Parts: sequence; structure tokens; C-alpha cells
Amino acid sequence: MSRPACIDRSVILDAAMALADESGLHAVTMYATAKRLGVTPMALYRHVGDKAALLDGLVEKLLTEIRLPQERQDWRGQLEAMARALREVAHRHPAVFALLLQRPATTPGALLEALTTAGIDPGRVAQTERLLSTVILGFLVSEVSGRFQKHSEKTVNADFDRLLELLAILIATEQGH
Amino acid sequence: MSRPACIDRSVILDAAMALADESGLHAVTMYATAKRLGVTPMALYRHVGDKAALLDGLVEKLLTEIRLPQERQDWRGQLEAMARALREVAHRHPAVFALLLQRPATTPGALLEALTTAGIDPGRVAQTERLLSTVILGFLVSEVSGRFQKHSEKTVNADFDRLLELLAILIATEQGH
DNA sequence: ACCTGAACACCGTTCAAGT
DNA sequence: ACCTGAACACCGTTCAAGT
Repeated sequence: MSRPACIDRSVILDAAMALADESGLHAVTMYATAKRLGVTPMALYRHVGDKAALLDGLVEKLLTEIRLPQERQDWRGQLEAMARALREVAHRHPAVFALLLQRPATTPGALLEALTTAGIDPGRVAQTERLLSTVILGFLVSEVSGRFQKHSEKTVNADFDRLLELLAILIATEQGH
Repeated sequence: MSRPACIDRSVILDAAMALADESGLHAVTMYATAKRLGVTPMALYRHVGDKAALLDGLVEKLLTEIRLPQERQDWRGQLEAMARALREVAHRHPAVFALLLQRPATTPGALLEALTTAGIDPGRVAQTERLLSTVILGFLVSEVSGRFQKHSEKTVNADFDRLLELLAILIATEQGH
């Protein structure tokens, strides 16, 4: 009586992510996702819950795709590598990346470690991490959401580099406890 | 033959803004806005264009509501007052405020002035302003979009104060040309 | 000039079916 | 177990009407 499944959570997320990448978040609908899979919208519910859960799944998938750097560097290089890894997924999945600002802050443990090894007062690591990731996320979401659309890629790249310098300065001020 | 208008752009924007404030951006629909005004959805088109234009109108209205500070202060106080004015509207209209990240950066001329009078290299004022507003906007959108929902109001307030200190440090490093 | 009714294509979601 | 059809309430938008 059991019938072989012709779709599963994974291919649904792939289809939805493709829609988001190609046409933005508003293009991610149950109908469009189902159509891309040659199935009816109702078929999705068994596998991904409802639409809100589908979007949660996309965020989850995006977090999975972040390639965090090896820890073979000083904290400065480590920080920069993490920021660039984040920027890479932001460019790959701009629409879904913007959702990160609406989710409770998920701290990659690696960042906390980097800050402690950088010699920051343990009592201030949490706040420093929060501000650091807010600054980077704010810039990247601005970038992929079109706030810098009037500026050339070169200008935006230079701004990002400057931002990383500022973060290093930020950490430096914390180091002088 | 001309019939007296029973709605206009202004009351439509008020109704839409109220919906956004109460229930978020997804609650801002032509249907709901019209219903709130006791009119059919089709009646709105004459006054606000289509839905995208309605949202543009909300952003425009929000920018109007920002009470920029008097220039009776040093650049430090000026910067802080501007940031707090921005935060005030962010709290008043959280959903619409989040849209600012998707609009081409609108620079309040007052900020540029504040930076030049702070003694920053004119050739670097533009980039400094961009990073400054990105940092503030990124924090505020994070705050009103729920990224800090697990943290107490007290914690978020402290983070914001720390952010302002960092911006002052940022400017200080620029002053040492 | 301004609003409405009718119409169309599209949404999310449920529930009772079919295999 | 897994998918579909039918059904419902809700969307955005247009266009030909009504006043």
C-alpha cells in the first residue's frame, strides 16, 4: 500500500532556493515550487510543513552552505576569512540571505573562539560578537538587497574592505581592556 | 459630473501604515487597506498606483517622520542625536523601517555636513557616511526585525550605546587623516 | 472625476478521497 | 504512505461600466 515518494524535503528546498535565487523571495510560493517539481502544491505539505517552514528550511540550507575557514591563521585573518565566506553565500543566495536579519542571532562558535583567542575580556566577548556580526550582516544585506545599487561594484568592494579594517580597530580597542 | 473624492493618497497611506505597524508588512494588502477605509480595493489604484507604489509611499512617509536634531551641538552629539532620531522611527514603524535596507541609500545632507565639520578628509566623507549609516541601519533593522528577540531590552540598549561609541572611534581614526 | 462589479490569474491551506 | 481534486478565503490588477 505504501507508495514510493516522488519528492522529498531536499528536492523541494532545492527548487524553492532556485526560485529565490532567480526571481527573489516573492517568487517562492507553494504553487511555483510545486510546478517546478511537476507536482501539485498540496503535495508539499507532507514534506515541509507550511510556507513559513519552507522559508525556515531555506535559511537552514543557506547556513549549511557557509564554508567556514580553517583555523590556521591569526585572529585578524580568521575574522576576514569568515566575513568573506559570509559574503560569498550572500552573493550566491541574496534573497534568502536577507532573511538572516529576522532570525534570532545564531553565533558560529568559531567566531566566539576567535575573539577569545584575540585576547578579549571574556565578559565582553558576547557583546563584541553581537556588534561584529550585526555590522557585517547589515552591510551584506544592504548589498544584496539593493541599497548600494547606485554604486559600482568596485566602490562596494572598497567599502567592504574598509569595513573589515574598522572591525579590526573595534577589536583592538577591546584588547586594551 | 465630477464626484467628490471620499479617499485620497494621504488617508490611504495612513491606513496602510497602521496595518504595517499593527500586523507587519504581510498585512499590508490592497484588500485590507481598502477594507479599513470602507472602500473596494479597486478604488485605491487611482490614488496610489499599484502595490509597489503603495510601499514606496510608506517609506516616503516614514522618512518624513524622522525628526532630525537641531545643529546646536558638537559633531559627537550631533551624530548621537541623529542615530537616536532614527531609532525612534524604527520603533514606531518597525515593519516599514526594514524596507530602508532595500532602497538606494538616501543620505541626509545633515550627516555629510556633520562629518565635514568633524574635520574628515573631504575625499573620504562619502565612504565614511556610507559605512556609518550602514552600521546604524543594520543594527536598527536587526532590532526591529527580531534578530535580537532573545535578548532583553536592557541588553539591546547597551549594545546600541556601545555601537555609538564605536562610530565615534571610527570617525576619530578618520580625523587622524 | 471617482468608485464599483465582474472577471482573471494567482495565492495558502484543509480535508476527503484515490492508489 | 503519498499524491490529487475539490473547496474556501484571500490576493493583485484590468476594464467596462455606473454616478
